Amino acid sequence: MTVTRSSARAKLLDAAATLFYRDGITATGIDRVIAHAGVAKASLYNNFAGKDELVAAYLSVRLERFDQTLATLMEIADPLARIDAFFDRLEANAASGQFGGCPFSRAAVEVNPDSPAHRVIVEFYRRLGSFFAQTLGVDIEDAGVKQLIVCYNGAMSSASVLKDPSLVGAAHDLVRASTMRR
Amino acid sequence: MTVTRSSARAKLLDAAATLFYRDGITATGIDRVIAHAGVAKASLYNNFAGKDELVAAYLSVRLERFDQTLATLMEIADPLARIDAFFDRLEANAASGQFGGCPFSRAAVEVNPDSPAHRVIVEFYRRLGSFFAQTLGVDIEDAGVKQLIVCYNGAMSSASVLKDPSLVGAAHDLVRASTMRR
DNA sequence: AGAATACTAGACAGACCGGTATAGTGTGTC
DNA sequence: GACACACTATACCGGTCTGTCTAGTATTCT
Repeated sequence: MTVTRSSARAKLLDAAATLFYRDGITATGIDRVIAHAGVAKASLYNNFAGKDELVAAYLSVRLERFDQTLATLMEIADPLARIDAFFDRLEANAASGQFGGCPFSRAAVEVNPDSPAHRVIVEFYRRLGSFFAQTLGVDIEDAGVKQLIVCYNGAMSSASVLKDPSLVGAAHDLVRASTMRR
Repeated sequence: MTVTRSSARAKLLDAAATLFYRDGITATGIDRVIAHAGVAKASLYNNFAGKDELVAAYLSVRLERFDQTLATLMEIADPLARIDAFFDRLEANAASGQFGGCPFSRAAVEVNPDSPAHRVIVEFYRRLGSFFAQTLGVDIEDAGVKQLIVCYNGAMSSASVLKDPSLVGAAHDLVRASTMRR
């Protein structure tokens, strides 16, 4: 059965998601991950080549979930309503207890630029930009897309560093002022 | 003589500024700092209580320089022109080779919340908000101030993570659209 | 039943971490 | 000339890091 087969892997990914996001990647040691997962050390190295691969896998799971969110949002036909819904979700996330900013930009300052995790981060931003471009009906290099990316990153980093969810609302206001103008 | 007196301290702060900003704080060990500074290990612990204090001192130097920049900008009487000049400087910095985003927000994800360095980070954001509030002629809790902070953080983090200085320009566009509107 | 396989438990290695201690050197001041 | 002092150089400590290895257990497929 595949259920039991990779239960250790699933437990590790759960623990990694919690600890890497909450405490940071470098600050979270292997031993703490396996302790939180309730799993033996060998199970980690049987399922992943090393810590780098675990980090990459953790971000890949996040990316997959993000993709599903985008797919849901794509069902909203009106472009402005879709972008509004995107930032509404951000506001809801920021208000939740465990909010700590964008997991990808947080990871970006911790991982090596040539690690497998870094490629997941790049891929995240590619898809984010692509979503905005598709919604605005413009090229991915368009200034409007860049403005939306700035608003996203600004919202996430501001709200997490200053521990003030209302900054996501400020970013949303900015988006309305900007997208209205085009 | 005071010149020779604190030459080791100055060399350490120079090395810390370069390495902490370029490679990250946790990734940069004490040994690498003293090697880059060309200084003995004991000199570090004679001048600073420990790594935490060195990190705080590094950020304090940055904060001091930032204060001088703000003081210069305050000479510009027109509020909108002053904010324009602020983002013009950001664009110039982002275009320079060693750009790696906001040193304070980068440090924020690496340092302990109750470390001396963290207080410097908080102080930076307090002064940034105060500068914006003063320029707009509003309270520091005003929505306009929050929007400007979002633009600043968005510009810095986007440009550094995506290695694309043009995102600072996008943030500047956003600012123009926003401050015009008020 | 028996082979394959994922798992647990934990000792261990080697590197590196922040920080301390020791011993000695150069320089300026009184 | 003697003292104070900031400095250099280096050995060392305890702890923690990632990763390896050994040995034994449970489960599942055939």
